[in-house]
Formats: sequence, structure tokens, C-alpha cells
Amino acid sequence: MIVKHMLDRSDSLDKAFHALADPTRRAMVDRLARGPASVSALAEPFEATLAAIVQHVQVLERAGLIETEKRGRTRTCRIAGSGFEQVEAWLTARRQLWERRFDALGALLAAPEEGPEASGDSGENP
Amino acid sequence: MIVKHMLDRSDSLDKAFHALADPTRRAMVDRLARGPASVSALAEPFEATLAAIVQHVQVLERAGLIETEKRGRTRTCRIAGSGFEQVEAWLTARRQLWERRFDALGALLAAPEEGPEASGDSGENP
DNA sequence: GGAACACTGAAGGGATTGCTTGAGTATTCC
DNA sequence: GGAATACTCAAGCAATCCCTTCAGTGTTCC
Repeated sequence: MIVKHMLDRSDSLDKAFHALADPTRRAMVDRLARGPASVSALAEPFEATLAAIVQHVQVLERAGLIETEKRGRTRTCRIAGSGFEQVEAWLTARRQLWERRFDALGALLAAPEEGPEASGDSGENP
Repeated sequence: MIVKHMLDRSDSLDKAFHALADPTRRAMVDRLARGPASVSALAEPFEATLAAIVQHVQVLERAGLIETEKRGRTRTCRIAGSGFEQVEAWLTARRQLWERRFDALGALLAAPEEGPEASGDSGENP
């Protein structure tokens, strides 16, 4: 059945931000940033079940934040740079927009020719 | 009374990442990065009801990503720098850990004398 | 004063999340 | 071969999420 409320959950930025919104998963990323680890090594600091940690690993991997490789009976996890680059790129782009806007406003205040308070700026003022 | 201040930092990061994990909310941030807007101006590009947008605004505000101010009957929303700084700080710190590790590995490969990599750490290179 | 406007709050419903338990598979050690 | 290890899968359940509708509240306009 087609579900009505289903917005593009497949967007990778959605998955990345969602994956990072959990403190356990962030702690796992923290640990992996210091070096690769197996799933059970990753699970050790936490009190959760191994099955729960496996699910967290899957969430992080589907989000492109980590990559894993199975060798024998152990799966080794490590940070994947591309996922983080995507997240940081999004944040940086927005910050640049915001700072540019800030600069423009500063310039306007520094050299007022027509007065910025009217309504011509960006339609934000009723 | 039970004190629960121990996880404040992770809690606010939780909220920030969670808020950014929704495409509608990211689009709203995108719009606000270009300048402040009222709630209904913010709602205009989307097909959702105004009530839904109001809820998104509340999520973003509780996450510290935007700040709002009510004047008369309109509420004006704008980007709040602090929330984004927190998110970017977390990402930057992890990236630095990860890159430092990367450098250390490079140094180890360049001049191996007492490599502790026998078998305890992780066999990332066969 | 009354109508239009811009939200605001509560209630609900369907989907998703995060966790647990229990069972199963594949690999390594003895 | 048998036991221990390291996951892996499926089912189920409480909590949360996101959206809708409907009924307000407070402002502005005529």
C-alpha cells in the first residue's frame, strides 16, 4: 500500500541527521573516530544488548556515516568520511547564507541611504 | 527530587540533530538562513497545514536552532547561531579525531619501529 | 462592534523508532 | 567433533513522531 505521509525518507541527509540524533549512536561515532572497532567492542561501553547495538550499526551504515566489513565472524566498523562531509557541507552552506545576510545587514546599517526599516528588504516585516 | 542535569549537553544535541532530520524543517532553516520570516510566510512554500508548520517551528526553537519573537499577531522566526555552533562543534571535534588518527596511521606506515598494531587494535590492512 | 487574520492548543491516528527476547547461522578454538 | 564466540534475524511492544481536524485566543482592519 502507498502511504500518504511518507515524505522522502530515502534522502541521505535525513538518514544522516536522524542517525546522529541518538546519544548512543553519537557515542559509537565518537569511539569510531578514534579508530575502527568490532561490533562487540563497540557494544562494550554500553549496557544495551548486542542486538540493539547491531541495529544502531545498521542505522549508521545506512546513513553513510560508517562503513563495515565482515571478516570471519567479526564485523569491523569504521568512520565513513563521505557521510560527514555531506552533513558538514549542508551546515556550512546555510551558515554562509546566514552570515552573508548578516554582512549585508551590517553594510546597510553602516551606510543607510533609504532607511532599512520600511519594508523593502525581504518581506519579513508587516 | 531527582536531578537530571548530567545529560544536558547530549540532550540538546539530540534535539538539534533530530530537528534537522526532517526535510520540511531543513527547508524552513534554509529559508530562514536567507532572512527572518513569519510563521505563515514560512508555511507558504509547503502544502502542510499551518498547525503542522507551527509544530515544526516549536521543534526548531526547542532545539535552539531558531529563535522567535511575537509582535502583535505575527511571530517572526530567525536563525539562532548558537544551536548551529553546537552542532558544528561536535562534528568538527569528531572530524579532527578521525583525521588525527588518519595522520598517525600514515606516520606509522612511513616509519614503523615499535608498531603496537600486532593484533590487538584492528587489522585494517592485511 | 464585527470580520478577517495569524497563530495556538488539544485530541487522535497511522507510521516509525528503539528496545528486548529468543532462536538461528557462521566461524574459531580445543 | 563439540563448545564458545560473534553476530544475525524475526517478532513484539511501549514510546515517539508527524500530520490532521477542530476549537479556541489575541490583533488588526473596516
